[in-house]
Amino acid sequence: MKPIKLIIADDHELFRNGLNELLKKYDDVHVVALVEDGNQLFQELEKHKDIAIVLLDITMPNMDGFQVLNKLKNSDNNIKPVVISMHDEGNYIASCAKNGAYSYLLKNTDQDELIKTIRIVNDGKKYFQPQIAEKMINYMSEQSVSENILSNKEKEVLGLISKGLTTKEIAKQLFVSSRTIETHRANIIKKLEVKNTAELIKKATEINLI
Amino acid sequence: MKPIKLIIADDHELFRNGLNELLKKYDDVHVVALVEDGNQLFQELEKHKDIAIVLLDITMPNMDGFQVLNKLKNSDNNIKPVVISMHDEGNYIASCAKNGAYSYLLKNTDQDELIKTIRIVNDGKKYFQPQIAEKMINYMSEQSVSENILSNKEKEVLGLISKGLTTKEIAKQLFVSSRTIETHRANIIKKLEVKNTAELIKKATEINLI
DNA sequence: TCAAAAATCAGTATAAATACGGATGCTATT
DNA sequence: AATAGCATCCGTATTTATACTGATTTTTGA
Repeated sequence: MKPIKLIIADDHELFRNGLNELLKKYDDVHVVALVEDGNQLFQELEKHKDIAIVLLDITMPNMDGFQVLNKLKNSDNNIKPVVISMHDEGNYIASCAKNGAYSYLLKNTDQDELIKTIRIVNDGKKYFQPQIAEKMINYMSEQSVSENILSNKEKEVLGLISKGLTTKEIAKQLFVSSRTIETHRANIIKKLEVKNTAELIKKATEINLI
Repeated sequence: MKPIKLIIADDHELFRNGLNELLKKYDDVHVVALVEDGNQLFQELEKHKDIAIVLLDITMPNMDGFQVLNKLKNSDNNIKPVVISMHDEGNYIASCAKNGAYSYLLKNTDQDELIKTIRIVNDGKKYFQPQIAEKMINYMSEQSVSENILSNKEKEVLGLISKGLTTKEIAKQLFVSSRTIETHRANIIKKLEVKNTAELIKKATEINLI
């Protein structure tokens, strides 16, 4: 039986090397390369055409995990990305799933789950742990709505509000009447279901609108 | 020569075990125990009285790294804590240094730096990499001002403002006059050097005040 | 214990935000 | 062609927030 060839992509050297050491215990897994960002990953993927799995961190310099997922999705290959992240937030998980991740593991996962996931994914099946899937579903049903709800102009106004500009100043800067900005502000507040500007800014930062 | 006895405290099992594997290469280092939070750490420290170094993560459940540093500082021992964190923010670094950390490493440090640090710290010397020390200094001169500048009452009011409550509502809730809350709000705005409530909430979230 | 900081309250005035109401031209989708 | 959403604008009125100056009591820390 051929070993499962995989590459580890993580900008934390200690984690990367540590994971490598851990995986040496398993005969059916062969770590082909260790890289610290997406660019290096694709260089390695050029060299090795038989990679089955990429263990992928999200937060990396240069080309991060999201970009890697996107590029993998839009190219012809059968590499199965497994995200290993420390963020258990719904938006991270959902974004990864949407962009083709075969699994999403937290860095506090135990070794058994890791090797189990690698083996399942290697068979071409996606595998998300129940608690991860739940976070994703919760996110889908709540947050994603408000992310796409604002028009471009409204997002622009929101950004200026958060910089401390008043309605009048924003109107001047955007060459429109104050009334227009007031309407925008009112619409934004209504859409995000908040009471006033203070709560608006808080909610907007929470859902990464600004 | 006796090996350097150390304990690894990190809630991420993969990282913890990986680090353990890495350190097995070095004959002068002996990993006595792996723990996932501060409580377990102190249980182990009870059992082993000759621990020289603790490799300590900041973000852990139950008892986190900061609490561990504090407890170690206030007890009689010569355990030298080395923080290994993924946050390269000045406030984290400064807090650790202030609470007795002998070093502060990032998780993307290479193995050579890690073992070098362990050996230096084992000799009783503190060691902070130049870029870490620089971050800390920058923080000292800038951020710490705004972090510690708010009084408890002001922080409480700030929290309520961010929930969308008006001055009047806050006053009612805290059983004081609206004037008081207005003064608080004005003082908070002045202290954080922002123009209005919108910018205030943004800055407050940026520096993790709310 | 003495000084500094924090928490409390006040007057007056202006600026800004919010809540109602309503309107028009434009664009994209059905 | 019609509907819906978006961006733009307006009036009136009320509520909130901000600016300025000033004060007292309590708490805290050196």
